[in-house]
Amino acid sequence: MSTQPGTEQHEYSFSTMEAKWPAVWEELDVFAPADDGSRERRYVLDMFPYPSGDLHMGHAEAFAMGDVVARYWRLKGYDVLHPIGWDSFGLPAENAAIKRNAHPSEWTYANIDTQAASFKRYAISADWSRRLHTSDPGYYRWTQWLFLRFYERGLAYRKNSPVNWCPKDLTVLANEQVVNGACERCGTPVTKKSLNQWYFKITEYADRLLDDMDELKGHWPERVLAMQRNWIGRSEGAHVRFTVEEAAGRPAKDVTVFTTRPDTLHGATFFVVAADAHLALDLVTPEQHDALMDYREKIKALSDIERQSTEREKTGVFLGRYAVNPLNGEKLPVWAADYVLADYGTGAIMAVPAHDQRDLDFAQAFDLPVRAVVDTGEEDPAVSGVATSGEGKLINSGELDGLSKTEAIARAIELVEAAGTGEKTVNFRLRDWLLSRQRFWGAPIPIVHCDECGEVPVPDDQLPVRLPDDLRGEALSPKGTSPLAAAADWVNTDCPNCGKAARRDTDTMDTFVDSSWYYLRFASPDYTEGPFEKEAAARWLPVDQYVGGVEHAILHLLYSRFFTKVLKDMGLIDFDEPFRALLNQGQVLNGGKAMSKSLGNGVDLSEQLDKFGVDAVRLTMIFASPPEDDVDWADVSPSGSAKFLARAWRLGQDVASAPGTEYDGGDRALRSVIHRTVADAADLLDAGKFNVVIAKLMELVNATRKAIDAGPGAADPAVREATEAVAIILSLFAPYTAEDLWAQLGHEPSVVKAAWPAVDESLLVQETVTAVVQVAGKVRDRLEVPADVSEDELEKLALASPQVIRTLEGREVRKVIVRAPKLVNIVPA
RNA sequence: GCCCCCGUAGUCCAAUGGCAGAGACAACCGACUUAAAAUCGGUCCAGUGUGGGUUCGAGUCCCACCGGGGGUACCA
Repeated sequence: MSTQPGTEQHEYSFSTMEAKWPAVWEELDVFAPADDGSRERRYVLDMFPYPSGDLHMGHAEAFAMGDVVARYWRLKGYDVLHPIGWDSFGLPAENAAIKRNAHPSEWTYANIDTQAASFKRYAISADWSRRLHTSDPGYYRWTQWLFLRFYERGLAYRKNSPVNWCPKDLTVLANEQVVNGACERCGTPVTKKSLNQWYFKITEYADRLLDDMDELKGHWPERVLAMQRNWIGRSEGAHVRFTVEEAAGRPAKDVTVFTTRPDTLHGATFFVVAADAHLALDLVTPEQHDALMDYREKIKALSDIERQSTEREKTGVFLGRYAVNPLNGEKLPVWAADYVLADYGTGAIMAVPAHDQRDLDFAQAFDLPVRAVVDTGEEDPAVSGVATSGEGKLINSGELDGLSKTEAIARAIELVEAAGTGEKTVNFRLRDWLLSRQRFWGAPIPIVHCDECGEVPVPDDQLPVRLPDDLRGEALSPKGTSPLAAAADWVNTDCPNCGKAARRDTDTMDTFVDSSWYYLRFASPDYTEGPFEKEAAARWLPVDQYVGGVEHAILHLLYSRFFTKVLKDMGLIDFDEPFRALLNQGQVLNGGKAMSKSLGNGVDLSEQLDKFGVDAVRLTMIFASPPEDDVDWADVSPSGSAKFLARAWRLGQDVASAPGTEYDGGDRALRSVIHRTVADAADLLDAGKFNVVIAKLMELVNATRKAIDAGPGAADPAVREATEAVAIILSLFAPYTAEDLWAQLGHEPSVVKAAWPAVDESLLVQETVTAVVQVAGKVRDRLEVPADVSEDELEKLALASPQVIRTLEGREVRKVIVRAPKLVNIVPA
C-alpha cells in the first residue's frame, strides 16, 4: 500500500478528520455566498429548528438532505444561500423557566449554543454569519412592525368569540393547533372559552391561497397540496334567505343559510341554527327560552371530542318559530342544534333530511318529516334511514321536476336570484388565524389600549416593544391571563396618541407569526431599516428548495404563503409564493415506531456520531430510502456506511499518479464508468433521488477498486480521475471523508472549492450494445450489435437468429417492433 | 365516511412502457491470519399484494379489491 507524500494518516479515522476540517472551513469561509452577481443565485433552506435540547435524529436527517442540495449547487457553480437560524420563542422555554426559577432566555440561548455546536460538528454547510433568532429584539421588532402593517390594512383585528382553550397550558389555540379535539402540544382536551382575541384575516386570501397552488404543482409533494386544499375547503353553493315569521311578539327576521345543494330546496323540512350562536338567542320565543338556555349549558359542558363525535345521537331544541321557504312558501320549524356549527357558513342551515345524513339523523330523532326530491334510484331515505346524495332526476320540486341534479342547482340559483332571496356564493372552511397568546415568551402585540382613543398602534419608532427582563420563574406560571399583565411598570404607559395614561396589550403573538417571514430576513439579517432589504430579497427569493417535515404541511406553510401574499400586496416583494420547491423528508423511526421516551426506543444522535462518525450517520440517513420515505434506524446499517467510506477513502491511498495528470490516456472502460456515473448522479440529484446517487457512487468505487487491483493498475490516469470524481460526489454526503480524500489526492484547500466534473459525452457512447430479441414478448436471444445499427438492419439480424427461427416453428410473422439498438419484438401470427 | 401516499428477494431499496436488480444489510463460502477482527473475493435469494383491462410488450398506465401508512372529520 503506497502513501501519498504529505499524508501522514494510514488508517481511516473519522475522529481525526472531524478534529481537522471544521477549522479549515471556518478559515476559508466557504459556505457564505459571494452575492456579487457573478453567478446565478440559489437559495436552499431547511425549516429552522426550535431550540429544545440538543439536535436529534430527525434534525440529522432533514439537515443532511438540505445540505446535499446546498453542496451540489455550490459544486455546480451557483452562488448558494444556505442560512441557519432558530425559531426561539415558544412555550417550552417558559415552562423550563418556571421550573428553574429562571428567565426563558437563559434556557433558550443555552440550547441554541448546544445545537449550534452540534450543527458545526455535523458539518452543515451553512452561512453562519446570517444566523438569526426570532426571540432577539432585533428580529421581533420587525415581527411587530409587520403586525402593525397588517393592522393598518385591516388584516389584524380583535373580536370576541368562543375560542379553543387549553386548560393545562392556560392559553388559546389556533384551529390548526387543535388535534383530535386536544391541545397539539400537551394532549389535554380543548374547551371553548369566550375571549377578546387578535386575529389575522387569512380568510381574505383564501382564493389566492388555493389558486396559487397551481404554480406549486409538481414541485411540492402532492399530499401537502391536498392537505392545504382540504384545509382551505372551498365549496361552491348559494346563500338563500329565509324569513323567520314573527311569533310571540318577536319580530320577523331574515336568516340566510349557506347550501351546496340549492336543488334540494323543496326537500327542506325544517331549519336549524347553531345552538351556541347568538342567532339562536335572537330567534327563540319566550316560551322556549329556558329550554334553549338549558340546552346551551349542556353542550358547553361537552368536550370538543364528545361534541365532534359523529356517532353521537343528534340533540337540539325547538325555538318556537317557523321559517318560510322562499321557493315554495312552506313553513319550516326552526330548531337549534349543536350539529350546526356557529362559525361555518352562516351558522344556520336548511335541513334536507332525504339527502343529507346528518339532517336525516336529526329528523328521525325528533320525528320530523322526510321528503325526497331527487330520485337516485335508491331506497326512500325515509324508510332506509340512509340519505341519498348522488345524481338523479328532481321530483316533488315544482318547476325543477325532471331536471338533473346539476341542472337543478343552476336553475334553483337563478330562481332565488330572480326573487332577490339568494345568490350563488363560495364558502370556505378556512377560519381566520387566531394569533394572540396569553403567554410570556413571544413577541408582544404592539398595541396600546387607551380609554380615550381605544386601540392605538405603537409608533414604528418606538419598536420593539421589548419583553421585560424582570419577570422570571413563578411569575411566568400560567394564570389564564398573560404574565405580562403582572408587570405593572411594563403595562402602564402613555397613550401614543393623546398622552394620557394607557395600558399595553398584554398578549404575545403565536410563534407561527415569527416563522412566517424568517426566510425573508435571511436575505439581509442585519438590516435595520425594515424587516428585510427590498433589493436583497429580490435577489435571493423565493426560496428555490425548502426542506422540512410534513408536520408543517398546513400550519407553517399556509401561514408563510399568506404572509408572502400580503407582503406582495404591500409592494415589498414581487412574488406570490415563498417556496418554489418543497421536500418533505420522512421521519426517523426505530423498530417501526416513532422514537419516544414512553416507548423507550429513542436513538441518541450524539451516541451514533461518537460511534460511527458524522459522515457515516449522514450517509446512512440519505442512503436508507428515498428522501420522502421514513428511515427505520433498526433496518439500516451505519456500520455498513462506515465500511463504504473507509473503502472510498482507501482509494486515495492507492492512487499512484501525480495531481494534474492528464486523463486522456486513461483506461477507456473505467473512464466510461466515471462519466456515466457523473452524468447519472447529476440527473438523479436534480430529480431528488439522493439514495440512488449513493448506489451509483458505490458502483464507481467498486469499479475503481477493481481497476487498481485487477485492471490497469494504480498508476493509470483513469484511476486518479475516478478517485477525484468519488471525492467530489462524496462531498455531498460525507464532507469529512471527501475532504480527506481530496487532500490525499494532493488538492488544496477544500473540496468545497472544487467543480462538479464535466461530462465527456464521447465517453458515454458505447460502440456495441446488447440487443434483446423477443418473440411474443419473451426474450429468446441477445445480439451484440453496433450502437448505431439501423432499424432495418437490426430487424434482419433478429429474424435470422437461430433461436428465433426455432421458437417461431415456421409460424408467420405478423408484426415486428424494432427499437434500435436495444430491442426487437417479433409477434407471430 | 371522505381525500392523499405506498405494497418488488429474509430486510432496506433500484428499474425514460422494453432483459425484474443498480446499491446495501443479513446469511453462507473462500482468501489473508496461529486465531479473531479488519480487509478482499464470491455465493444465495423475488417474478413485483390480488383480480381484471389497455398494449406487440405492464413492476410501471387504467379499473376494482385486499393490506399498510398519513391527513381530515357533524364544514351543510
